[in-house]
Amino acid sequence: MLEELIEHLNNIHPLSPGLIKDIWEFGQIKEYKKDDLILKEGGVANYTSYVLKGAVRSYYIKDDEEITTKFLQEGSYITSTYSYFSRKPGNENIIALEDVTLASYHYDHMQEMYKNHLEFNIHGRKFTELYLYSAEIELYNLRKTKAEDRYRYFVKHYPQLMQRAPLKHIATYLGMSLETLSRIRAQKK
Amino acid sequence: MLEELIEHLNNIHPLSPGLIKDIWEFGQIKEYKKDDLILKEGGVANYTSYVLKGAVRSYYIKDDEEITTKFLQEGSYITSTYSYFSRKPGNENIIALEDVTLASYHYDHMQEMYKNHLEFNIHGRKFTELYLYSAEIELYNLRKTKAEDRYRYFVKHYPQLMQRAPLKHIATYLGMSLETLSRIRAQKK
DNA sequence: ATTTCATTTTGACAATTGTCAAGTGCTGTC
DNA sequence: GACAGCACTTGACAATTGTCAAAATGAAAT
Repeated sequence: MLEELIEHLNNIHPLSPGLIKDIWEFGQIKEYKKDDLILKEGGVANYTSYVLKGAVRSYYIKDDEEITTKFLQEGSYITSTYSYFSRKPGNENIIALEDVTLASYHYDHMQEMYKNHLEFNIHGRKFTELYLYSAEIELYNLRKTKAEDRYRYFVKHYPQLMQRAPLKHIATYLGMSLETLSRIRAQKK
Repeated sequence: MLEELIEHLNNIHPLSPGLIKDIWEFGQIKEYKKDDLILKEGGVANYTSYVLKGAVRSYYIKDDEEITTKFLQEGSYITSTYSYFSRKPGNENIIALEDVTLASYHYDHMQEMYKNHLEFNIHGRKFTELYLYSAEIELYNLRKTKAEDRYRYFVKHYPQLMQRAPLKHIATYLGMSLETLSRIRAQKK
């Protein structure tokens, strides 16, 4: 099951045998059904997970409405970034968009691996760098003031998600109302 | 000059003598006057810099208008995140908001330090983690649809910047027009 | 002090988007 | 098949924000 994750990490930087052993040892395979809650707001997030199969969505609640902050698919790492790294309670929820299989690692085990295998910090650094500049690209796009521009970008870059996620979640992700999104779609045909 | 940076890194994780030596060796102190361009769009960003004194602003050009993406002050690391990490040309410019003193490190020297001092990857990882979750907080705020909410957050968390940066740049940073920002300010009194 | 230039404010109006409400269409269940 | 429930669309109107133009304020230079 974990071969894929190991392969992925190995592409970033070669893994030593001891580190591979720990990755096997500490990894927990978890399965969730569509709409299962993977992470609930209010506490400190203790796990990061690599998505082996399926897709997830993270969101927070504002005025009784779910505001979607992220969609993540196979090959991504998921957690409540703020809570996990800052070790403070967060307000993000993560839910399964479809049936999902994860490889999960506890924060303490991650720290142990960072400590016992210094090289693992190279992996940690590199994929954090990748997520950092991806977040900046997201910021870049959210700053586009026109709803239609944000929608175009989304369709172009995440066409699969138009199929996998319901419109209402895409709308809050793009910072617009469901109706606006529906109208933009209508006029594009 | 670099004592402050070394102190800062040392607080993240203790530095070995060899690493301290490299930080001294590779660091270039650069000074810029207000409005000097520190990084120009179009090429690959080769430097990350630690801000020793002053404040900077990064922006890109869209339809002949400068859209501000970041304000950074003393104690921050600056670069065109996307370009620097992806090694591709970026469209971000960085300009001095006031007279600025930087400690700059070339990408190649950074890689050398990451390679020769594995522990340095701990620093790299940790401050990238910090910038990552800060970016997520920014995303969280930009998704607030009301201009006034975004303004309130800005005033509350970066009150100094209200003094240091002209309104027009704060407006594009917050994804609204200069006039809207001016009116929100007016009605708050 | 006066000029010049950039910054900020204000006004009038138009464009964009949100809100509320009703309607259509689809899917799954009994 | 009939029904319930959800996703999506559409319409009418209101609220928010943008745009353009002009005025007011402030700061730097001669």
